[in-house]
Amino acid sequence: MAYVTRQYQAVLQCVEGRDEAAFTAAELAEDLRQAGCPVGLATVYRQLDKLESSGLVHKVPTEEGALYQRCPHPAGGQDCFLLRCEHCGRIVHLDCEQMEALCRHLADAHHFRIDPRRTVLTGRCQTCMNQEDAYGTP
Amino acid sequence: MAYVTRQYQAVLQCVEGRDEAAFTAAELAEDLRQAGCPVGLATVYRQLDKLESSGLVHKVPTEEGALYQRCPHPAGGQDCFLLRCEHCGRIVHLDCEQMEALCRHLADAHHFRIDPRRTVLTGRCQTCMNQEDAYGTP
DNA sequence: ACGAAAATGATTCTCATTTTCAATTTACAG
DNA sequence: CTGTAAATTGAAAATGAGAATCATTTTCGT
Repeated sequence: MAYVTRQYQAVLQCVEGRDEAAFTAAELAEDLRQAGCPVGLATVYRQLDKLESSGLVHKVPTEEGALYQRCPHPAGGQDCFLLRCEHCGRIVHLDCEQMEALCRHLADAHHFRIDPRRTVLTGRCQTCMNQEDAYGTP
Repeated sequence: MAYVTRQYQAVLQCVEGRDEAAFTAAELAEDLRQAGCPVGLATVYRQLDKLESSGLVHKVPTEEGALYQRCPHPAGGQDCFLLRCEHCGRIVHLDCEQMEALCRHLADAHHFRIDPRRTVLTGRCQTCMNQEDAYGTP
């Protein structure tokens, strides 16, 4: 049975109080410390794992470690896809009928069921594309 | 200027001699050792990076470290998407007009250009879906 | 051959994440 | 209120993939 601990409440509140931006476990731990509710890093990782399981946050693995981000959908538990700009690191939610149609097609024609929780569409956002046009593609 | 080294040739040959299955850098190093062409692990990483840059192999980051896989397209350098079964680990190439249509849609309507080289669609293959039906979803 | 540039590889380092485990906290029954 | 069993915590240690170092070796145009 799950216990409701001070640390659980602190992490939940801190995540919900955030704007829609990605953060690392270490950053969240630092925020909690500054808010006067210090939570051990190991526990932060554990709580974030739980919040991910319940669909309240997304976990986005990157080369430099995992990023977490509050799921903007009301109740959580939604299956939504993420777009991640590999240049500026921004992560946005994708609500797109055509994406869902593709999933149905992959299931029907390719016998493959995509798991939105594990899939991150990575590329470039418009801002970064424009920057590259200006500076010459790096 | 790039030099053609014994190690480069060994890695290239070993990768090309493989069937279409994913492998780790350490596995490739072990294969090379057993084949009598030992190559240092650091060099295996470096060579695989080069082969990825040239489009000859795909690099698939996973929780337990990166997997590499020969790109089945003739000349390499193709932009293709990968489907990865998170249950059995199998990685297959996706050739799908609808996927390409989605990319165009994301570029046009969502101002986001997907990079196939960085995107792995993760989910379940049919074999594993059937297994789960039989055993009860784990 | 000669020498500059490139590559190698054993080793060391980094650093995010996990594990360990004793101490603490929670939930609940009596 | 206790007692207590199970869940949780966190500091410290372990892990492990991959990157960095750097002295040595190899490549290749001249």
